[in-house]
Amino acid sequence: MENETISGYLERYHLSTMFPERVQQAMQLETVAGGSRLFSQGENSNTLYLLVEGKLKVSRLSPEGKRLILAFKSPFDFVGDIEYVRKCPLINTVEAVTATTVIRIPYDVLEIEMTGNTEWLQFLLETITHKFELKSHAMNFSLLYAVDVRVASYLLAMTPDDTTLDSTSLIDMADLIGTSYRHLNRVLKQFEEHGWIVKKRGKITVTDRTSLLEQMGQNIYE
Amino acid sequence: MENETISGYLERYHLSTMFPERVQQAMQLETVAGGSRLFSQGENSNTLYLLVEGKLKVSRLSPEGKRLILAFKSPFDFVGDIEYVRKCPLINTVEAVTATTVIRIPYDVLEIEMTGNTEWLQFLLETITHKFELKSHAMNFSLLYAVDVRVASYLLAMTPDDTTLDSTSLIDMADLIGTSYRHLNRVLKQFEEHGWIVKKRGKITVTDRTSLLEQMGQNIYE
DNA sequence: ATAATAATGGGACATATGTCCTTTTGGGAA
DNA sequence: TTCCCAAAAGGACATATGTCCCATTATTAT
Repeated sequence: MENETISGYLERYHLSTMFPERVQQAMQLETVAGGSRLFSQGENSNTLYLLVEGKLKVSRLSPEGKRLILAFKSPFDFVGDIEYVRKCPLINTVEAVTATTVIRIPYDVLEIEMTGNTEWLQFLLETITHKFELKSHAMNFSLLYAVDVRVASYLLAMTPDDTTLDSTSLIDMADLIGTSYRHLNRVLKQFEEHGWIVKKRGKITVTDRTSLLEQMGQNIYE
Repeated sequence: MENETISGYLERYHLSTMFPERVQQAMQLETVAGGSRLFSQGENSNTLYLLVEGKLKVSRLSPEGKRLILAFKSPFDFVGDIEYVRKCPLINTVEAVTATTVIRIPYDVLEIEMTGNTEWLQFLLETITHKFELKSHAMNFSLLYAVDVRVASYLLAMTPDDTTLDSTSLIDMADLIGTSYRHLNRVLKQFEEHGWIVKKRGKITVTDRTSLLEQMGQNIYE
């Protein structure tokens, strides 16, 4: 995965043809370590980010200081697109969970080179529409189902191949699901008593996907 | 308000220049009575709706049969835009709350005439981005604040000029806020005991906006 | 006016969830 | 090994919210 080039990534995601040479020239590859922050809510944004390696955590602090985790992002997701369209300050805080590589695309180049590009506008439209649907789904899910269902959904979504949850801290997990750490623990303990998972010092292993799935139904966190 | 023409409405919302003659020809004005349904979730969609008079209620039934009210729409809002972009079946059910007039714009005309129109794409992009932000805000608000805050917010949002809430049924209100009818009643009763509102047979009058606002802070329902 | 009926309001109770704080555990320092 | 500390788990209690069902009030038909 190391030392790939911008054009390599663009190629991989079938984006090379959409961005003209001059735009590609302006792109910058940036790699950051896990834990480092890309930007914070309230700052002004001048860059669109395309995540190409690693994992990002999007969060937001409420006026009262309570943290909500809004999403985890995986490669090929865009960040800063809403702000690009609305020309507004950054809404959320984004930090790298693992070592992460992004392609930075300055707004001003996009503005100059891409504003009249229907293919690009169409692409952006689809991207943002998709985000909207994800958000809708997440919201419906939160309003509709209690914490246990959401926890199960999260576990299933986060362990697509592997059965052991990678190092998401339980606190982050609680903040994503929208509950307290205490309550998350309670629910996880129940799951363990049912024999659906094994928990050991914060690492969770899903041992009975089928039961989890049957009990819980759908799934949100992409 | 009666007997306005399509071009009259387009004029009013500064949309006449964006839509070429041929597209405007294909538009249809439709007026429906309060309570009637425009379409239901799961159906196929072939029309974009521009709401120009009245009020629409957007709702969704969960697989378990629980109803969520997702939004109330007021003039100049679009409905069916997400489905247009994603070319997918209708996600939600939309019905008129009051007598309502919409402009129907068939997808196929848009497809043929507008796909390459950057102004239109830009416009759609902004519309949907705005929807995304509204949804985000609503979701954060739901996750962050308890029912009483949401109720206060709703009351404030729904009585911008008038102090008496128009005839939203309390059941709809509960479904929009995402709580049970019973609990909504409880909260409203508290508000009444505080002297912030007066409730009489389902009609609510806000008597102390300031206190409501102070107690509750922000606001979502547009 | 009176009775029947539907809409509204509320009591009682169970459960889900949050907050605060204590206990337990595992791992490293001495 | 033993002790100490931070991370993790859990106990106790308060509150928020949901469910079920009954009481109350308005509305309509007779």
